[in-house]
Amino acid sequence: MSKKTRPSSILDVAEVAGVSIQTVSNVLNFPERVRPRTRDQVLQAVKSLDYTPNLSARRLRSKKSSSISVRVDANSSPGLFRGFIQNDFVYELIEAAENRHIKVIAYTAGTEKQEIDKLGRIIKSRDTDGIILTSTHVDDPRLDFLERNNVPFLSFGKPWGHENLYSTTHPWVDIDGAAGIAEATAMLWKKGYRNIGFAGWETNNVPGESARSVGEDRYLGWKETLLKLAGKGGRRAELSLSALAVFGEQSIESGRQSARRLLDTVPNLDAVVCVSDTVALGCLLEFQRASKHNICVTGFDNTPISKEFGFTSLDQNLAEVASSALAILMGEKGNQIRKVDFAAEQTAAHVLLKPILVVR
Amino acid sequence: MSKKTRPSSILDVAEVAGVSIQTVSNVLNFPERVRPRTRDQVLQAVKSLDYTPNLSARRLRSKKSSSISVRVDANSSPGLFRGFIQNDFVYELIEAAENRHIKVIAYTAGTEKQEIDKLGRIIKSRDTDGIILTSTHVDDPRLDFLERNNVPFLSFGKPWGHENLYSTTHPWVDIDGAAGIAEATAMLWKKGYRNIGFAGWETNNVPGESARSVGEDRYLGWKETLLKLAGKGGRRAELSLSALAVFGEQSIESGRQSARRLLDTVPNLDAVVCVSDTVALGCLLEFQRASKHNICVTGFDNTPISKEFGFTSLDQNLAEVASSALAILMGEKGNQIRKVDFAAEQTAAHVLLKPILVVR
DNA sequence: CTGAAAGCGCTTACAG
DNA sequence: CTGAAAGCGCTTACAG
Repeated sequence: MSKKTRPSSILDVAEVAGVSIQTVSNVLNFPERVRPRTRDQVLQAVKSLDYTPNLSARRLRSKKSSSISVRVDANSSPGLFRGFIQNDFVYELIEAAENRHIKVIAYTAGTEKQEIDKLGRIIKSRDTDGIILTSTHVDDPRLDFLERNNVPFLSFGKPWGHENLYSTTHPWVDIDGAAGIAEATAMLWKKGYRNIGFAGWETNNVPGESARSVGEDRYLGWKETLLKLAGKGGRRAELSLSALAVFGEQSIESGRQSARRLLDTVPNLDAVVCVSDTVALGCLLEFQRASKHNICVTGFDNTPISKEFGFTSLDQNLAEVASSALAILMGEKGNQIRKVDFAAEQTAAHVLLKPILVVR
Repeated sequence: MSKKTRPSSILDVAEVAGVSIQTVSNVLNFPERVRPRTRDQVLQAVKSLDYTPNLSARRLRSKKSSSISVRVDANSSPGLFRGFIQNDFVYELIEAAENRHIKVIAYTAGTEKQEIDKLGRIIKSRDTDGIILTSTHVDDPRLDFLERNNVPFLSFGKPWGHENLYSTTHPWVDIDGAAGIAEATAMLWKKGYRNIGFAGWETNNVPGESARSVGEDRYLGWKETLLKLAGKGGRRAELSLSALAVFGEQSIESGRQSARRLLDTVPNLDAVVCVSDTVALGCLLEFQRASKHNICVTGFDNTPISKEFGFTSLDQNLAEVASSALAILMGEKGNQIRKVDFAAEQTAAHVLLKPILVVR
């Protein structure tokens, strides 16, 4: 009777299988160490008792939490459809983690300082083997903090502001926004559009330098592509391009304003590449209002909004981002999270994935 | 040197404070048991060593995981803005949990059967003290499963199909959709609107019975309110009302269709109460296209979409849903998750919260 | 290939 | 109010 209420332990399995608990442990963790016949006996006992190891005990003894931590933000954070993308990323991260028998612990933090405090506590309580950072930026103090604490981590987002993205000493995975926007732009060009505007986000763009933010990266994707397609480059081409690009915020209303400015200044506007689905929706609605139904609009993120309104967008392919992140943190075939050895794995630890152009 | 790499343990704290490890443990878990002077010594040692207890050890010994589990779905799941709401709920749940020193573990599951399998493993691995279920429905097998496994759980969502919501033997928290929609409808009436339509979701509504789904619940909120305001009820009033309600799916396009049907059949239509922001957006866009700018539209969920497009909506108040859920699972002031004792807490374990009408 | 012993870092139950 | 002992359920390190 009392036996029924207690979940079975490794001792019960050992007894039923007629082996020691150590052999049971080996069957579960290093099956190749155990003779097939013994292994089968143990596995049968595991099955008949419906045994699942107590994870706290395993963690305590092995000093591995088999968990990764990721921050979740409120929807009110900047970016109209941020909730979507974050939700998808968290979903894909859990899927990828579960495939590798890793748990995902979600935490919140209002400010960067709060996040660092919280990360410190999570690390010291031995409750995580690795951290996934998102929304990293130039001189992000979290990178330094985690580096100092010698904890494995990875950022979803390339290290903005670095000369050589591939020289950083922390691993990252990102979507190549410039390449995605370039592909969208080239697709429009190929379809015959010739006056392709860009509706982006206001950034602290320093002309000639490498991108320092997501918004700038995407803008450069459009600009470089048009320079290449429309002319030989040079000062004149740059000048005429600058009239085709407008910048604002991440909101539908700002997208509407950008659309109006483009309508005002570009006589034969026939397409607009947008930095996001939000901005794209603003443009689309404004063009509809102005009865300019022939102007083609593309977005970014492939949110349900782009599906519903039927405009082309770029899918971040977050499933692949998530599985790449874990492949870096755990090794291609590894089963535990460890610091990346940059001497040996420099290239593999920095992954730039191409977004998928979804034409509609 | 080797000391620097190892995080401090309860032994280190005991040594610095000049007490036993047991007293350190008491200071952290039952401070009132310890003499203030001793307590201060210990707390100072904790601070100077920057000590945080090893959670795996604590969990193993105390047989409490201090964690709750919640399922996260992909955005592609039905419901255009579902990702938003889920993301917000998860965010608020983490916030509420962290306030009570509880961790949130997120898991995924494709089907209900998979979810039950996964829950079984989570429970047996002693990795959760409680489960938060969402999207429960009539005869949900997960409820039975968790009941049988004797694990504390709570559903966000009332037990659809039960005669008496408050008689179920499992705790739940929900938003009172009917009351919210009723408030929106009454607000419109008070403002002078008299031909208030309803755009809802197709449901298996059985006339006269209590609501069996979210969509039906919301529909009834509109219907009851108009019956009360517009007349004495009775067969004639019901009939005239039925022409004012149209049903479809959870998509913008379906919302557009609903709007067209209402325009066709209701001559003086001046407002439409919608079952969701998604449907409301469809209606709004369709009315704009038809230049019926004077028809007032309301939504549900207060997503960023309703903010951006400036229509009235009902906020689910997920922060309160989350903190109520934990108050039920842990007791108003408790610090651990336990099964609710229904003999003692019947009322408190079933909480119906009113959504907040956000007028725009 | 298998097992007896040790121990991960805490909290519990109890004695004083 | 405080401490010495036991033990949570595993994995590790090692002996045979």
